[in-house]
Amino acid sequence: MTTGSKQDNIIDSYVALLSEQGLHDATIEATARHCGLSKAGLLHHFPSRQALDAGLVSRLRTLIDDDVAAMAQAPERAVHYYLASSLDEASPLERMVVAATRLAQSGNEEAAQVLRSGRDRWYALLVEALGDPALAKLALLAGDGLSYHLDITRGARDGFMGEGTLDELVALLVNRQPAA
Amino acid sequence: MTTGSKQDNIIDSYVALLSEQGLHDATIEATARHCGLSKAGLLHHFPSRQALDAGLVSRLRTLIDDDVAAMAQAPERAVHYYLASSLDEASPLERMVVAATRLAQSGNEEAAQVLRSGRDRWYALLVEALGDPALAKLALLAGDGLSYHLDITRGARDGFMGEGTLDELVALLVNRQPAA
DNA sequence: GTCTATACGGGGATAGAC
DNA sequence: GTCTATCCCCGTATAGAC
Repeated sequence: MTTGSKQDNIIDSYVALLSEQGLHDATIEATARHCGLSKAGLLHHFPSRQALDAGLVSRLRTLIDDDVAAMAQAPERAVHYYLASSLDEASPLERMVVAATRLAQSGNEEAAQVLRSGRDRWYALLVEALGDPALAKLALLAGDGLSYHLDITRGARDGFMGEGTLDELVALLVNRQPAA
Repeated sequence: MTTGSKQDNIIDSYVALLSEQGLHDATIEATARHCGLSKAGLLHHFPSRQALDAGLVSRLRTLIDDDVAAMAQAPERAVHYYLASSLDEASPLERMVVAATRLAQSGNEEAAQVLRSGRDRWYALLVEALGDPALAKLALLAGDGLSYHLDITRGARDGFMGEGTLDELVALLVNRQPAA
């Protein structure tokens, strides 16, 4: 858990750069400028890039915990909730997941481990909601596919995902639900 | 289209590093070493990093064209083909797609454009095979989700995807198929 | 707590020998 | 066509003033 608000701002900026421009451009200086600091100013709060990454992973853990708790409170809408979250590029969790995925892809094992652990918990909730492991897997994978899709369409409105698509997908998944 | 075999080897090495270790570690020097060259030796064939990226995108185009053609030849197995391809980490196309996704995520618009174009063509084939746009979307997204899943589990055998999972997913998708 | 200035290392790219 | 040597830029990190 982060202690202060300044640290939080820095992580927010880091997540923004990481998710929007990738690891290469998410430098310490760029992150510092993004939240109105100098390089050294940022390094006072996070004394190294490793520390910054660790701070991000720590926040990721918190956001996932909160999201799993929220999703568990409305089991009947779990599928809709999961897919809608994956589609919401503006949500702090979704941005964070994208950012953490970038770190994981570059060899950060903690980030990868936390992402896997989150996936396991979301999956468990989907199994409960749908009553079928295979169908739950399909729902989970579709959600991850949505994230990927947003990733490669960034900015380029290309009409692949229309307005009603989310509901269509939910309907396909939920209508196959066996009696609970 | 690439002309020689040396260029191909270099692209292969670049794809390998990019997909396995991310953009950060896929440096020109690392790529050169990976295929037994020095930095300058590589730069003789691809005079800049931009040129290397462009070469990769060009190969991506070729691989997608070939794959779309192959998939179109067995429409009745299109779903199985697409999901199995997404799951095959060793396939040249899958490795290339992962590599190109890394470039796209870091702002390479050509890579993103080619990936989107491929997605559109695979989607069209899935619509044909399944007879339903929404179901085809679900199949496509599930395939992309599989890629993502492999991405964050790299090396860490974690049992989420078992042996029979692929067939389960195919069955779920194909059994919902309306009369063609 | 934040700044300027600086040291250090590494990646991209060029020059020139072989 | 491939190498060694070199240059420059930039990202990380530290020192020290305010």
